[in-house]
Amino acid sequence: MPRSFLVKKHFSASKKPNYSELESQAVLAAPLLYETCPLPVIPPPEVLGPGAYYPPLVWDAGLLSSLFPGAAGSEAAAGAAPALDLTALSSEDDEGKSSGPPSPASAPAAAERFRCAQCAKAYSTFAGLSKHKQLHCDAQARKSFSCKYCEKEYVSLGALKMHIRSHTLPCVCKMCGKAFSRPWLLQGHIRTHTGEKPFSCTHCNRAFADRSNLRAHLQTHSDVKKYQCKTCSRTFSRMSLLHKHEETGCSGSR
DNA sequence: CTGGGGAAGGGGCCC
DNA sequence: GGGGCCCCTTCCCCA
Repeated sequence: MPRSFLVKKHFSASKKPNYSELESQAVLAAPLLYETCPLPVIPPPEVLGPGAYYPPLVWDAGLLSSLFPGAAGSEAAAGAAPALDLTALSSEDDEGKSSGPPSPASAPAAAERFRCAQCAKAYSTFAGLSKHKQLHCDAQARKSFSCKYCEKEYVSLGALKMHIRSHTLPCVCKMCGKAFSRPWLLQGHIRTHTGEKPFSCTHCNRAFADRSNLRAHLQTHSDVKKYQCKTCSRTFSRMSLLHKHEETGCSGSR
């Protein structure tokens, strides 16, 4: 993935990278500018994929604990559940938690007692709902948290939120309008405006705005280059240079 | 063409 | 769980 995939705008025409076409135009749907870098934005439901707002409906620990604080562990919930006495569960909120374990003790409107929270389809028996979920909705839900902007899927909502930021780019430079996914990326960018270079080389006193760039620079002082071609044994200070060397066709001699 | 600097993105770790 | 930070990596540009 081109790194520029996450960057919305290039205001410097002279240095506009020749990036490949974006895979998705969805980025354009992101808000253009924020006055400041706000706190992490939790995207609206239309931004997050269905999985984000409808996490797996299997009887996992998270769902269980949210519904039944006393019950721990998805194993118990999955079916065996010896510790989970379903008959003891309250039925007061059966409508809202219809995907939860059944409450056999209660007897509300029979035909719609068991409703799938994914597709809202109702079943008169828990077995019917279970079968439905197993065949249809659980299969989708297990995909976990998917991004609506791209194909990516994540196992946790936190990871997805982090990823979504690379689409929404909430951190915007006030000076040039360039947008970034994370505050520290913006910080680094701002240094390009201010000229601040807090990282200096102990060998030559040359200063850098980015620590990684200093690290790369330090390689130039090193007699032993870190990256070596397996074919010709030629060494390079950077992996990218080695890659370039290999891609252009190592002659095998040096 | 090569090497180096600049800029930026993502994952992972720690608090 | 979220934010900050570090590290690694990649890409572009220029001398």
